[in-house]
Amino acid sequence: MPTATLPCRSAARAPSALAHLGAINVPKSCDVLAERLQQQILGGGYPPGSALPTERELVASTGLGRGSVREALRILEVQGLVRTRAGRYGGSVVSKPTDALLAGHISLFAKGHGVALRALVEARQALEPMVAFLAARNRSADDLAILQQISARLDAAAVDDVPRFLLENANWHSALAAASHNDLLRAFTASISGLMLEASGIENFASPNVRALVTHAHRRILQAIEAGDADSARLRAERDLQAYAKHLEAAVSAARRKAVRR
Amino acid sequence: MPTATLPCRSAARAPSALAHLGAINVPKSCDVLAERLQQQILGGGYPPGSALPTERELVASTGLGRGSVREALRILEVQGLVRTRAGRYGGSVVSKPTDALLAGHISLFAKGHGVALRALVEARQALEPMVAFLAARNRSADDLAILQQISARLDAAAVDDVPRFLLENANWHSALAAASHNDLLRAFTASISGLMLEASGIENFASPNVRALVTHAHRRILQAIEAGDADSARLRAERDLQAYAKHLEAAVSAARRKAVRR
DNA sequence: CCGTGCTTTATGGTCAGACAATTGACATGG
DNA sequence: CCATGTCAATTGTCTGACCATAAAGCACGG
Repeated sequence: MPTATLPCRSAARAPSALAHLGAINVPKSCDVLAERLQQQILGGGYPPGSALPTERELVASTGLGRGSVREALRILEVQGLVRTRAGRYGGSVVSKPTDALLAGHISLFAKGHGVALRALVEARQALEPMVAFLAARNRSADDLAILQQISARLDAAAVDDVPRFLLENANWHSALAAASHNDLLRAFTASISGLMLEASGIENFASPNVRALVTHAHRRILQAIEAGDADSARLRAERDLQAYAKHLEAAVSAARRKAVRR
Repeated sequence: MPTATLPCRSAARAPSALAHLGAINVPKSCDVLAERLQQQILGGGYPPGSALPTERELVASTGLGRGSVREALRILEVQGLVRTRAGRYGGSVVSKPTDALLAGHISLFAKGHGVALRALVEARQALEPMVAFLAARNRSADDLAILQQISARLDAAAVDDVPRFLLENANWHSALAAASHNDLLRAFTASISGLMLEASGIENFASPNVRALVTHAHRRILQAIEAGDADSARLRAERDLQAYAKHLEAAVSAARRKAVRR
């Protein structure tokens, strides 16, 4: 049977018009199910808080095995679209991805790519001026109160409690971003704050000088935000971050000289 | 039996020193395995490109069932840490999260939270000036060539091919971010470009005026980057985006008036 | 000598069934 | 009224089996 097909095949292999089919992709069943559920969720078919069908209902309605259904639900869980609970009246409930979840994915990306501390600072330099600007314009009274509380704790810890200082510093940046009332900027900023908090534990970059610089800078920005002076808040964030970046670069190069001398 | 325990129990229920145990969390087996594998990967135990043990090896070494092992691997896959292939000599290979994957998670976050177009523009306003600054400083010859190519295609499409224009516009922003040589800013920018591309398909915001504005702005920024003038690139990006934001706000309020009149 | 197609085989992909663990509602009893 | 036990539905987990896939190796024929 296959003897006569040889010339036909070699002809078909020529780079003819039909050659550009691209790499054909065979999706897994759980991926298909996950994508369809995702579309239904995003399309409003399952608003946040509503319950998805149970696993066995999905098994019945899709014809797939329970393992595949579970893997699909697990995908949605990692994407932050559902939360699953065991027990009677349990099941999968639609939810919105949290800041922490997105921060986790951003953190994995950064760690996987070996993003340098310098790149984090650059990202903060990009985000924070706009965040400060928006915070001054959009802050609520609650936002301001929280920011003032954190600022007070930051000042108190700046004297001698370095770990506490670093933690409150991260909180300060996150609270500022929350006051901007821009969900995307808030999530980005929170991720970067978390990454820098982790990094500062290793790099040990928090001399008394830097701590004084930071508390002073934050106080100045907070004042502008209290006054509702958006342009001033933006400018101050810009300048303070530039100063901070310079300090950091100096500290890094100093550490490098020290390492070379060894 | 339980009769005598009543006073004892009520005493134990008082808010005493042992009351603060917090909500106890029973992790699922696949979550535990996923986390441990994640730590090994990030810790360097499995460098990118290396192969994880096969599913059945993991079953043998962990004592878990194959379903749990598969769910753990699926988690890692959604996180972008492994890629899995079927067939002999297949299995799970460690990889780095791609820009597209992170963009997908950011997109889910944005859609889930109903992030407004205005918020996207604000995020771009935050990122792009710094991106342009860094691109002018760090661009390679290849980066510049790609940017010039896209710019040419953008100009060509600006006349009458609106979909092509929008696509090349998104490409332009992504290429600019790539030239900055900051992985985080690149991924953020690519996500936002993708989201705005999607949004512009719906909002239909690309009048001939705006297209001319955009091409002109991009040309000016590109010139600064060619010259290696970082400060100028930053300033131009800042001003152009402000103009763009104003145009957009005008268009949005016009559309709102139109909707009210109906 | 090549190359072409078949076989081999280790691997992921999928399903079915069973049981354990969990958890909220409900009934029961003091 | 409150504590307690019971129940039922649901997720969590394991086992075992079989299918689909894909790369290596081999046999055959040019």
